[in-house]
Amino acid sequence: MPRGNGRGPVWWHGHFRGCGYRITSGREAILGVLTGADKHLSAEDIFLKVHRLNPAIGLTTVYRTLEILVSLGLVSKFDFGDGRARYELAQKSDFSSQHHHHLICTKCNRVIDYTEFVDDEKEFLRRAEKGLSAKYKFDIKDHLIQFYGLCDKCRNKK
Amino acid sequence: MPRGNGRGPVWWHGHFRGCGYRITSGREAILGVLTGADKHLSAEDIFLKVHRLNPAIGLTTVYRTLEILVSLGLVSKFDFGDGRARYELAQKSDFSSQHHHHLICTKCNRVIDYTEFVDDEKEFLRRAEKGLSAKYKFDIKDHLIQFYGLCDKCRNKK
DNA sequence: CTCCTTATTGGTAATGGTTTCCATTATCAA
DNA sequence: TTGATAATGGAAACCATTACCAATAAGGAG
Ligand SMILES: [Mn+2]
Ligand SMILES: [Mn+2]
Ligand SMILES: [Zn+2]
Ligand SMILES: [Zn+2]
Repeated sequence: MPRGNGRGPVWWHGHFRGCGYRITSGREAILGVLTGADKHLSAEDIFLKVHRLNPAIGLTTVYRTLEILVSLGLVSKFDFGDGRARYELAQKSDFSSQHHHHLICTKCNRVIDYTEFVDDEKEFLRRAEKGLSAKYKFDIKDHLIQFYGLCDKCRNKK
Repeated sequence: MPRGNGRGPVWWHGHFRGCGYRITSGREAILGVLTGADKHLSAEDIFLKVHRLNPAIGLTTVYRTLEILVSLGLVSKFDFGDGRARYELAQKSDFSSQHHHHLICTKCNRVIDYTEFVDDEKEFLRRAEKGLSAKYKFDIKDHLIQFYGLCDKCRNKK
């Protein structure tokens, strides 16, 4: 399976064309930024990074591309409560990342990824999804789990 | 313990005064609407309902009061992804409601409360919170669990 | 009850992230 | 190479939420 890890052909081109989307330099750049990013970028973050590589790309295109990427399941969109959406490459498109959730500091807005307890979580989710699907005839596609509290820095301040 | 279930003295007055907040007719009305509401009201929903009882109360006051109520833990604020915040009386202030989470239909935005699997959840959360607190020195205060998918009506439409 | 401090108020303007609009450009199948 | 049309960027619009401010009202002191 093609990875597109910087060199090599690009893993998402097929995925994109298969849905009737065209490959453009803007989309290349935006996906490149997301691939190279380590953490939770806002649309503006992405725009600024992309702008350094190609100043011709506009903020509108960033929003539009992100919308497509999210709809394809290649990118995940989060709300951490600071008024702007955050994006990160989804597990599906990032073979180096694992399924994870977030710890959110309600004081400084720091976000910590964690991958622990995936087994506990899997078991819990399996049971919950099965039961809820049956009881509410609800077809569960995805889930969101977040913990809120104080990070180590903030808990030690008055 | 005073309930304030329509008649009787009002359960939240002490809670309010204790924090230096004054009791006003606007705040009474807003809490009344929240108490009487069955589901997930937006600020504007609340404003419209309050406006019917007392047209003098402004939208700004609704927002300000909700902010206080959320900070006191009497009201919970949610983001269901439709661009506006939703509010509901918290378990803490609503003795008839149980701890629950939400199923969100990504097609029609319907939101379903569920209280099932609280035991499974409690066990999962207990373990996760304990482990995460230890590993990340993160003091967990709250959690958010939501499931996304298609409700029974939407799953049966092409 | 009356006074006085000051928290609270409502209306309006401002904010800011996200969308919409539309004329122009670029992609890519034929 | 060419043509249909998807994609683009910049500006304007959108819209939930906040900031601002002069006017009001809650409630403790006397
Ligand atoms: Mn993450
Ligand atoms: Mn609910
Ligand atoms: Zn913090
Ligand atoms: Zn639905």
